[in-house]
Amino acid sequence: MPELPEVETTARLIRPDLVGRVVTGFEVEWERTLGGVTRRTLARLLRGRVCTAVERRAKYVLIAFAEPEEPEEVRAWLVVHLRMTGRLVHSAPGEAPASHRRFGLCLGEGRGEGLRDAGRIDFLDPRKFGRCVATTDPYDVLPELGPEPLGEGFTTDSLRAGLASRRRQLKPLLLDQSFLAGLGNIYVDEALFLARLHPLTSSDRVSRPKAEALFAAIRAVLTEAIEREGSSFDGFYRTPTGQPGSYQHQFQVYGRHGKPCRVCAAEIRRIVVGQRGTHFCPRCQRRAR
DNA sequence: AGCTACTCCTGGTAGC
DNA sequence: TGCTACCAGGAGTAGC
Repeated sequence: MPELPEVETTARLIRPDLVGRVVTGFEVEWERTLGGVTRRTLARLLRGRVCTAVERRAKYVLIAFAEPEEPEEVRAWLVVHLRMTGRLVHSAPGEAPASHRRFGLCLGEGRGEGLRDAGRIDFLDPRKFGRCVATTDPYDVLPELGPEPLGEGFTTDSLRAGLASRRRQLKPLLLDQSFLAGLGNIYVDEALFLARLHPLTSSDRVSRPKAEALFAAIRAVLTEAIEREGSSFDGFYRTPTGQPGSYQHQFQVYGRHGKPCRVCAAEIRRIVVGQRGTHFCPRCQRRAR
């Protein structure tokens, strides 16, 4: 599932196909992908404008658009959330859309008479949970988001304070995007294993050394996963170039229930916490009493 | 405040 | 082979 590393990889790899290109049109196969924005509004916000940046915030891809004459002033954004099965891919001019295309952004390069077809950015999404929302202000669209786990605003101390100020199970807390933005089911399980913390541990019972271990584990897991361009294991996530990521080969617990722990050989267990499959090693990750 | 359930969706798979 | 039933899962929302 696209989490921070997959979204970061997506943003990085589509950036060269978008920045400097002008929006020439749209193709919409699934209206709800637009998140309530009408085609008319979509056209008013994006058509004729040039993409100036492709960024990531939490699990969102933020695509900035400006007037060609004043590219320094961002006038509109396309806020993309891949949810479970969404992908952004670049298609060459005239290329037929891949299956499950829900939305296509038609692009051009150059100005006036010199405008040439630059293909499309296609949003593919078999399960239709993803959204591409056009807006003048991303803060109208984005929910309350916690700090970026790889940013400067996230520190050992801030994590420790955040854990101590709540009494929530670690698994749902770390999945809560308003607490920390970017982790999903896979990387939470992996980070908790690395920090040797049981997913049901109450956040206010995490010791100082354990909080430090968790901080380091979150950063290590995400950094390594970005380097490996994310995790591909179920046929859904691929990078914009169609390549699978390779972090799935590093999984210690996710999807490994019934198999031996790579550290202690105990059998990895799977439980359900807050409707989420949760994987852990019962020996390495003891629940704090 | 924090929990649980429900909703949105469809490809894949288990069971018959 | 072909059918049905069920499941995964990010996140918004509702109810307790």
